[in-house]
Formats: sequence, C-alpha cells, structure tokens
Amino acid sequence: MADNDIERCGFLCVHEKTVEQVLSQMPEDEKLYDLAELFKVFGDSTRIKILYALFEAELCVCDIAQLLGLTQSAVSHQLRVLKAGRLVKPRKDGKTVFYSLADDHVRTLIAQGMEHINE
Amino acid sequence: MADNDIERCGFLCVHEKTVEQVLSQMPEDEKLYDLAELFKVFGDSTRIKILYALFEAELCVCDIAQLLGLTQSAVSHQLRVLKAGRLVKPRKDGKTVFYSLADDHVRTLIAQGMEHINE
DNA sequence: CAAACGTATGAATGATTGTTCATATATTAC
DNA sequence: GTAATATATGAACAATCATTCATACGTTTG
Repeated sequence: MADNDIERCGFLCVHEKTVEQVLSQMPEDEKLYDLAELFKVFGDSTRIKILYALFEAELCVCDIAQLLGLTQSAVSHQLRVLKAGRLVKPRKDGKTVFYSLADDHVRTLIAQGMEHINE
Repeated sequence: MADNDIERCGFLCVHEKTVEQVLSQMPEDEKLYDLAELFKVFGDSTRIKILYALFEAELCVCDIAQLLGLTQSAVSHQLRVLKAGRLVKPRKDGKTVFYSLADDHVRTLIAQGMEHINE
C-alpha cells in the first residue's frame, strides 16, 4: 500500500515503466472479453464453412446443410451463433429463411486470417 | 450417379448454378480447418490479453503473469498455444524468455475485430 | 380445417479446452 | 558441485461446446 507502483513478485524482468505503460494501454476487460467472444465464433470449421458459402450468395438453411453435408439442425444451431455474433443476418421469405453476411468485416477478417495461414 | 449436378434433397431453394458456384469457390477443407484453428487461438480472453500486452512491449513470462494476474503456469501454457499458431515468438536470454508479437497480422486482425465490436 | 414443409430449439452426449498443481528442464550464482 | 530462478510440461478436473435426436413453431397449400 506504500508503493505507488505495481505490485511485483521480486523477479520482475522489465522496467516498471514498461509495465505501467502496458497496463495503461490495455482496453477494458469487457472489451477484451467481447473480442475473444467474436473470434470464438470464427473458431469453428463448420461456421467458417458456412461463412465462406455465404461469400458467394445468399442461401437458405437447407441449401447450406446440403452444400456442406450437414444436418439441418446442426446448421440452424450454428447460424444462431453466427447471428448472435452479428456475422450473418436473416431474411425471411415465406417458410424459407435466407442468410447472408452481415457486413464486410466478415470478409475482411477471414481474408486477413487466410493471409496469415498462407505465409 | 446419372446426374451431372449436385445431389439434392428435393427442397433446394436456390438455383443449382448458385450451389455449383459456391462449391467451386470454396477453399480446400484443410485450409478451412486451419483458418478455424487460427481464430480459435484468438478466441480466448486470456490469450487476447497476452497479445494486447505484447502490443506495447516485449515481455517475459513472469511479467505477463503478474501484469494480468495469472499464474506462471497458465501463461506458459497459453504462450505455447500462441507460439504454435505463430502469433508470438520467443527470444531467450539466459533463463528468461521474452515474447513478442510474431508479425503485423496479429495487430491487424485484432484491430479488425475491435472495429466489428465497436459498431 | 389438416397436411406438408422449412426452420428453430431443448435435452443429452461425447469431445475439446483452460486452469491448477506438481514436477521437470535449463540457466545462473555461489 | 549445490541452490535458486525462469520457464515448460504432464495429469487431472471443471467447464464449454458441437452435434444428434426429437419435437415445436410458423407458413403455405389443399
């Protein structure tokens, strides 16, 4: 309590200034949590496949299921996750629901990820 | 086997052409899997915090642990994951190992993710 | 109205995963 | 050499998650 600097374990490797600077630049915990949640949505090959399928065209649930060789239920569950993450958006037309990419961030993020893979 | 087009369940919503086009544009399954794996690495708040900490400075394991209030073991385990995903790289100096961001893709991807969050 | 179709959802299950604890490895200091 | 320090790692446990199955909801058709 007497120190005006960060508590340390006695074997701090870098300067206290660096630690303080790092801490001051860190976004709020909530933001970091939300960011991890976003990436978690991308972190499943089924969802990635769904997103890629929607790169080309607006598709309904059964199209996606058949296209990727998945059950309708599995696709619906994953679309729910993608929708909650605001990565896809639905458009209802009769009994059919067409899904499309929510915005260009999806394309950009996936493209950036692909760049990293292909290095 | 007689059809030259994609098998369907009889309730296909969109044109066969669209389905074929989507399928032809899809990357290989292995790529999609790798991409999901990459995003999975970003999809944890502890790892996001570690990456953010490394935005500002090269840090050793114990610095990160103390900075984020985590055990040394937990940090080491997560650094292993980050290293396997080629998101951070180590530099050994005596008994100390300093970690830094592997390349600019990390910054770019996180920045893009943040943009999506802040909409 | 009833039947059929497209989609959504709840429960159950098997698999994956992050953390903790104990311990091993590697380097430095004495 | 031994002791101390910094990091890595393996096993175990709890928590999270993706899929499957059954079924419910909402819409269209007859």
